[in-house]
Amino acid sequence: MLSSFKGELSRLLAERIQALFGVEYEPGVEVPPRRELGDLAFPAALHLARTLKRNPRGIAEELAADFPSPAFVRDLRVEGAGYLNFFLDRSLVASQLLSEPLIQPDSTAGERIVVEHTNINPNKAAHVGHLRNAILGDVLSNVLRALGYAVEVENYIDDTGVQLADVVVGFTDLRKMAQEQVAALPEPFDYYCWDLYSEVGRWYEGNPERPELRRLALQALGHGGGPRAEMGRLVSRRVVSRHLATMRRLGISYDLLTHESAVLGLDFFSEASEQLKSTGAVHFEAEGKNAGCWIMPLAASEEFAGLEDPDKVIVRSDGTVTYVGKDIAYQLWKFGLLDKDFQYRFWQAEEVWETTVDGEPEHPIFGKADRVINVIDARQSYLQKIVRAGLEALGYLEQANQSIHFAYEMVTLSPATARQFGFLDDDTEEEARNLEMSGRKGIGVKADDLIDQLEAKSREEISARNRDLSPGDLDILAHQIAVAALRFFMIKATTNRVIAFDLDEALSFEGDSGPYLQYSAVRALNIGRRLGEAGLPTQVSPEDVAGLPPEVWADDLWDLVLAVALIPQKTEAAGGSLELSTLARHALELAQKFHAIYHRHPILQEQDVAIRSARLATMQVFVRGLTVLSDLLGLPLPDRM
RNA sequence: GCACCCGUAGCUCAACUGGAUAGAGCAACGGAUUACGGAUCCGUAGGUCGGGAGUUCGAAUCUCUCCGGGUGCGCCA
Repeated sequence: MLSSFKGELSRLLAERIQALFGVEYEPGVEVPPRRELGDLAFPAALHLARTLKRNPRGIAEELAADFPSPAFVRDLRVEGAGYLNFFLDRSLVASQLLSEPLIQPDSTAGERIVVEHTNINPNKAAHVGHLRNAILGDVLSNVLRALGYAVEVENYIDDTGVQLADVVVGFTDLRKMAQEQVAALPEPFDYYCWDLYSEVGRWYEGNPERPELRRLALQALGHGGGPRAEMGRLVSRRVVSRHLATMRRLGISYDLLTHESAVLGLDFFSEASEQLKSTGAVHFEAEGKNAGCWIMPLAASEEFAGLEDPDKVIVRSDGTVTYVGKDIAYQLWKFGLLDKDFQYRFWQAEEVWETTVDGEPEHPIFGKADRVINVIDARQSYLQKIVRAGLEALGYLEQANQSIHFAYEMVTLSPATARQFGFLDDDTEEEARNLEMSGRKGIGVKADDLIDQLEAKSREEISARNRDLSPGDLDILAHQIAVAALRFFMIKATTNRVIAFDLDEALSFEGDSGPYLQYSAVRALNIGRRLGEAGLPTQVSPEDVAGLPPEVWADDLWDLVLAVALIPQKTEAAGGSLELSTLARHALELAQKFHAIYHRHPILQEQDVAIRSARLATMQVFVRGLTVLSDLLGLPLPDRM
């Protein structure tokens, strides 16, 4: 594959730089914007210009002169401001792409990584904001696994928090329903809770005694006893079950559900607390506004410079632990730094392990990670920093360093979509700003509603094109297309940009969309089928490809081959930078190139065998590349559409 | 007040982390021989990269400073 070519050239270049200039330099590689310029570009001379105080072009020319080019290099030129550009043997590269696996896991990568994502409060239906989290987390896990890491996916369930408490109040105090009645409510249960949750919010307003009910419920959830706690368990159970079903529709699953009730029930914090107190990371505050609390000072860390209040409360004056305190304890567990462990039980119906206080003796090993990646939206950056600072204060510098907050910006609703759903008045158009979603206010587009709409839309499109499809096949295809549309929509956005969710945009199946990618794959399959029907070979062997004369590789064919060759590099970069959108864009680029070639270079009626072989080989390379990327992105590839 | 994110074509966004002529998709306009499926392709038009200054061979990208928008900074989670 290309990375071996690339590695070879980098090595040769580094040696040459060392020999000529006596400088240690690790060359980076780029792909020139146009193929006439070359296939691989080394900007080494540009970078060396400063240290050597010399004209970059002059340096490049010196490097190029008598360069010991290996056999797979056809030509070497100095271009632009001082790029060292290599032209490769096209047949050789294409042949290798067909004979070797595209991404080979790094054998040194066997590191354990915990990826936490989804983390939806178990008190209401999932909305599109949650989908961004889950899809990013899922793609990240795929990428890391492909790179050779041992990945454990965790989904944290806050089953002792205020959000759940409010819905418990809604059932027991507002609706005055018994447990059996709640258990008997028909699906979709999470939709019912969605409405109830915002109703409770309104019910509290102006009635000082009602929020007191929340305190009662919260207390019950924390201690795990009494009818309110029972109700909490029931609601949480049913809602989580729905969330898992929603995510399953998108191909997303988990290795472990971690329950906050287990963190509390097993008293993880007391263990963490010992560590925090004995190392002096937290101390007791005798006076001032935090009198009676255990606090963690943040002033020492320059990350928190300029903070109004440089102290963070970890234990409240009533002895209860704050959210941050729990999170630090949980983070310690993930790294295996806590002497305690969870108990585990396998949830048969959902086929997933979960944490409990009293579990099964036999279970897989969880936690004990070398690296922890928390997929949490950017609004929680401050808290994630504090958790990290906590590990630092405890002296776990390595683990603090490996505590990674995968931050992404939130999803809001576009004015048009907000209006469509009745969250904005039609006449307030001068205030046409994006609307933040809010579970509390019931503002948001539910995940299942969106998937349903996507499926309906694709079903309509498919049935108009394929009259002969059975209802069963129609369902499968409609689902595959809907999943691709949704997942691609979420991944193509760069993480640090707010997505203003617009329904019409999400339902668009043209241009840069998941279905566009799928369509390119379907076309490639069709060519193979038609070749078979015409009695022509449907495949070219890597050996035959290696022997093709150079002139059969038109620039646009070669351009696509080269783009496929870059997939390993792109995947590594995405895993390292946590910018997954680059993979979506690269997949799109492949599909665009393929579609263009499809029109310009017909295969079926091409008489020249060598040219037909090159085109066919390009198609095979494309299918390989697109399949790899689709697997990473979780986009199903249908066989027709 | 302090911190983080965003500002690029009419709209939604890219630009390989300082590189080559700033690119895509929508929308608009014009085209693609009864051609491997038109969810496609080709073309036209569309830009003071928010403003200004600085750093250097070279800036959409780095620094400073304004302007505009978003978010965060609890003994909530």
